[in-house]
Amino acid sequence: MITKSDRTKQFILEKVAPVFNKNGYFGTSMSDITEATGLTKGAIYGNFKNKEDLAYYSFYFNVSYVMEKLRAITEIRENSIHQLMGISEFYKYDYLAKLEFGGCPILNVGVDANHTNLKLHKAVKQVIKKIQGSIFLILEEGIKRKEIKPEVNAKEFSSVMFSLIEGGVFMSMTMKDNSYLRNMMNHLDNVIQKELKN
Amino acid sequence: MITKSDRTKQFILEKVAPVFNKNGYFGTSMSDITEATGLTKGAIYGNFKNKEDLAYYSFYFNVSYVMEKLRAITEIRENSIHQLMGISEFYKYDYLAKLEFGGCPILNVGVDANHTNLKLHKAVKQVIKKIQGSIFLILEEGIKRKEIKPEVNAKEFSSVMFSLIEGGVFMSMTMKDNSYLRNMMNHLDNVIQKELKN
DNA sequence: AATAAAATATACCGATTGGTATATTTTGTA
DNA sequence: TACAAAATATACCAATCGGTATATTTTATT
Repeated sequence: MITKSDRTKQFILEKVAPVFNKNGYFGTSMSDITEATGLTKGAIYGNFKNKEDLAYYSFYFNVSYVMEKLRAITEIRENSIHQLMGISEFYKYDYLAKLEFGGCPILNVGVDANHTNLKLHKAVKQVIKKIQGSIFLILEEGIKRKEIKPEVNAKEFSSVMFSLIEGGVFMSMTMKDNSYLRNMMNHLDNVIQKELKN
Repeated sequence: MITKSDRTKQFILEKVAPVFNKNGYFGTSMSDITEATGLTKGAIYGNFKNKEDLAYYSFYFNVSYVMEKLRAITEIRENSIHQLMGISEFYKYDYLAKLEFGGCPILNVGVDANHTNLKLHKAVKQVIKKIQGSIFLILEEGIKRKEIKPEVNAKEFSSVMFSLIEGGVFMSMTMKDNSYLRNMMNHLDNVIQKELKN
């Protein structure tokens, strides 16, 4: 059964997650949080253990959008090349529109939490492993199905592909210029066609 | 003439710049700063206007190392391909050893200051423009000297090359795994050889 | 409608924040 | 070595920090 508390928790995350994504952990204060939600500390601390807990769930709230999109993209297509191109397409078109939301939570929390918050840093690492793992599986399946050249190093390519995405996102976010991410995804498309495709 | 104040300013930056680089602007407190330097607030505020000012100069202190290295690399070589490969080499070997220092200040401040500190954010953008501009010039010169294919889009390639670097740095920093940046620089080398070289 | 439980608001806590006025020490110069 | 100036230390400020105990309100059940 869905309780009032469940709905409030969700409401708080909706309001607070973008704030954490933009301002980071230390850059977000409890007053920012009460302000963003219109609720008081009593309500916040009634639903979340503490600030760290709230930041933790905010990160997963933020990241869930991308995870779901990627899952849908890879599910809908059967050809591995199309799956990879679909991911590129997502970042090239859909994702840029979402940047107002505060950018990539993986990038933001990855940098923000690196030397300051072990729990958040572990969470980011786990998410990266998961996404990179999905790309790796697409590649391995593609090789099996002869869609991808057999000599391709799937581990290495998944590493490069994810790094390409985050590099483009970082540059576009920082420079407030979509062309960086677009250029990177065009570059990725080119690599997929020339180096990967059988 | 070099005053006592100049030396103290430099000393403070040496001690404080890595702290800002690791913990970010809000993650670094004035007590962190007095602790890192062994000086008191009186000394700090006697040499820097405020915390923002200190963070600002810390960023340039951090970034100056990379800027100087890149300048030296491009100065020592005359062939454009060698210059680009030199940059890749620097990130592949020298830079990884420096990551204990807190990682790339451009990446860190780029993410950290994006929605929270306009002055720092502007500073990062300026530095990115400068470095990307240097790469752009290398490419244009290379095309002129027929070392690089004439159809190469210098603007686009400089954008991709810098994004590649930052993407690799981010992933290696976050995952505490040098192979990400190494893979990215190997990828860059490959692109230079296959797509760029005349 | 009465009531117990769950959820939220209020009022407060000690600690720490960035910053400053002033006292003290260190420095370079005569 | 006396002295002025520069540099640093001390002691303090109001404001805000994250967090909590308790009072009040809202919710769901009978």
